[in-house]
Amino acid sequence: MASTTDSAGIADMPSRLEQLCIQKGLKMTEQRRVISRVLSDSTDHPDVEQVYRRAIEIDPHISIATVYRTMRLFEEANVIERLDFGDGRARYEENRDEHHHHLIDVQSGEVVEFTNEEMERLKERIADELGYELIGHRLELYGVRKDRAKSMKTSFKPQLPRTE
Amino acid sequence: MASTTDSAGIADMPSRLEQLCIQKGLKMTEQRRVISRVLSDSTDHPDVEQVYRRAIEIDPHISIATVYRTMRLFEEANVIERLDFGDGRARYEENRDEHHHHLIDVQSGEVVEFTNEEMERLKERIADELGYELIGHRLELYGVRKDRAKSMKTSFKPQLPRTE
DNA sequence: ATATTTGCAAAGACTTTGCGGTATC
DNA sequence: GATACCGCAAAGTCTTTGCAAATAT
Repeated sequence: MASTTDSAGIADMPSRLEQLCIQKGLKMTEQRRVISRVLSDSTDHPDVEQVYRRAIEIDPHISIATVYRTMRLFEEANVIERLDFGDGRARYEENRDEHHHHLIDVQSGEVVEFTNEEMERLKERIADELGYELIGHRLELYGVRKDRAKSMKTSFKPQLPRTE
Repeated sequence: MASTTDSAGIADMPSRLEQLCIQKGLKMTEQRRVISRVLSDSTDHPDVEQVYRRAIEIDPHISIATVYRTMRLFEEANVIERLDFGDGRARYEENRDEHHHHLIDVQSGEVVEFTNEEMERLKERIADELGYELIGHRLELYGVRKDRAKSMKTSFKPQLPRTE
């Protein structure tokens, strides 16, 4: 009943993200607290609209402009990461800086995270061989589950179904 | 003077892209011919605005709406590829389907193309191990030239200078 | 107490689209 | 000559921003 993951009684305990923000010296408004909580509680990769909708469920006193401003602030403070899955809008995830990539299921929109050390080394090596120091990268794989893959391999265009 | 790459005397010779379009049965208007030529002649990765500006230099009778429509058409016909370097707009390149990736110099905006077989195999293997059939992918590296790299490695945000 | 932040609504960047006229096959 | 295309301008989507009121440290 009183476990540490009980979400009912601890609504006022700071989320991991809020703690990070405090550490970084960000001024913590109610809106930022709520948005921090939403992001810390999310296991998916919500866009701004989704963060907004989840936030106003907790506290309706939040405008979408504030969500946009907060996402940018958090991103610049390096506590969240902005993702781009090829559809028009930005997606976000809490920065757990354990460096992973995404495989997007183009049929369901589901996102599978993965890490791969070989990939990390390879990227560094490629950049190095080209005479560059690697300071960033973006990698996404798009796939279909093997069990239901027929012959979609012809000229794929990343395009996700709209969810939620 | 009369070499095969002389661009003065062969203004009416179909560009590689135009030939491709004809092969695919696309109706070839003057606008599409001009845009094909612009894309075939480009060695960089222009956005729509740039394609538009280059096109109206050849023939002012082209609207930017047509450029947008044509880029989409060409992309769907798989004769060009749409790229996304993380700034807001789409970039394009002629589809030479020799499968390459891009390393973007974040200081100059310059784009270096590279291919890497090991990377190709690794991506397939990762997808496979996750139970997916790979049908698409996006990979970009962002870097600074080693000679002028100081200590930019802290929390990089892809952001290109506006060129042209 | 003061500098920041917020909400609102307007504007900005990029892209798409409806419609009447035009050109291609 | 029918169908598809084009130019224009309006609208759509995602995101940013100016300003006055509200809030955090």
